[in-house]
Amino acid sequence: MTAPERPRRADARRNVEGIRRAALDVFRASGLTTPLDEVARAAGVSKGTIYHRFGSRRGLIDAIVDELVAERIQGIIAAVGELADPLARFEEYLLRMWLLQYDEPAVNDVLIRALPDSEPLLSLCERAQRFALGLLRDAQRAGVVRNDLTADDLAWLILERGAIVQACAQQTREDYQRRLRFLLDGLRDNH
Amino acid sequence: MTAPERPRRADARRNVEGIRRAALDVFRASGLTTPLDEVARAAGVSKGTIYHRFGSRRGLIDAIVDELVAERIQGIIAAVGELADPLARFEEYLLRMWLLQYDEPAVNDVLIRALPDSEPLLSLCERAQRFALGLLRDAQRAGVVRNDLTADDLAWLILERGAIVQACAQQTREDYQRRLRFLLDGLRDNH
DNA sequence: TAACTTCTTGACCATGGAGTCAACTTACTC
DNA sequence: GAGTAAGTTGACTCCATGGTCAAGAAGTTA
Repeated sequence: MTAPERPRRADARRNVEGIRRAALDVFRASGLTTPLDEVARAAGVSKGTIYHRFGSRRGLIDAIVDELVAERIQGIIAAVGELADPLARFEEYLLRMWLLQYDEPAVNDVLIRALPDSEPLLSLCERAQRFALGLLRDAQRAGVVRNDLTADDLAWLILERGAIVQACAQQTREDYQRRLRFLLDGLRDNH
Repeated sequence: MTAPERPRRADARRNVEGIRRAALDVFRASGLTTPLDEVARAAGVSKGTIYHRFGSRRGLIDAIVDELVAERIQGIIAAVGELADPLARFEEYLLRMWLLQYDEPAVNDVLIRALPDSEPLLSLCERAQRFALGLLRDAQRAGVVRNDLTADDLAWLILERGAIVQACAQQTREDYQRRLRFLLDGLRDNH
């Protein structure tokens, strides 16, 4: 029922794309709470343009969150899907998620609380959560992961890691990863 | 060489004490970053008085940090000192520190980074760290804690927990504690 | 190229917190 | 019960950030 719209002007199209790319860069580097002025500067436009095109900070984030996060998480799900051993699948999933959180701190802004109702992201999180639940169940059936670990625990373990990465950015990737091992070992079933 | 100072006026003494108490309450409840206006309101004075008496937010924090944190940590050291079994000592120390962090979120503001050069606190942290190092070494000698765990790791595990508590305040104490068990189990030596 | 519409700009407003200070109040001293 | 020094106040400045909008710039069309 909507009238056929005239295509956007060339400069508008150019700017939208430029803002998207700038936002990806800036948000990746400094998180989703970076002032929009910085995004504007990086894109070579004024702040007003961002608001005009995307409505709000939130609108901008919604517009790029997919490219920022979704692909990486889908990549993890795919990679883990290739593995056969239940324990390896379970541990590899967690490990890769945790490392993603280290490598792309913006992921944590997304996971922790910023976007309660971003539709595409929400469904992705649900998918990831279902996937994780499957991994957990298989690993527990195989007797390699402790039985008192719940799906909620799993979600928390990932959220927690986000908080850690944000607050303790100084640790090297090596140390970070080595310490993840402690936790993974604690999740195994070794009576 | 300083001239003998006249004692402070009664209202000043009263206010200093009132501000201290109010700051303890407010900071305990809402963390060290709470606006000073709230402390002022709780103390029944104006913000200016706080600045006049304590110089800055930092000065106020320095003035109460001991009562806010030091006693609790000393209590933990003392309590753990009573125990005999190396594993119990090691785990009880961590567990109590972690629970303290849950029960008193202000502790985390202190630990994480707020006060690089608060003298009494610094020495306390060193004392706690030395104490923890002893626990770790004993536990490792007894073969009950994994050998690749370092003193730095220990410090990090505590800092990390601070970040978690701040970011994920919604979890119940029960869940929080249950999840601590996962990590503790991962620190044991079970080849 | 002129008219028209879309788009962009940057100055502007609002919010909230840190910290300051001149004017006012109050406790102490004699 | 003055007089005076010490103490308190709250309105003020400053700064950072989110978000808005009237005026002007620029692409599009005929």
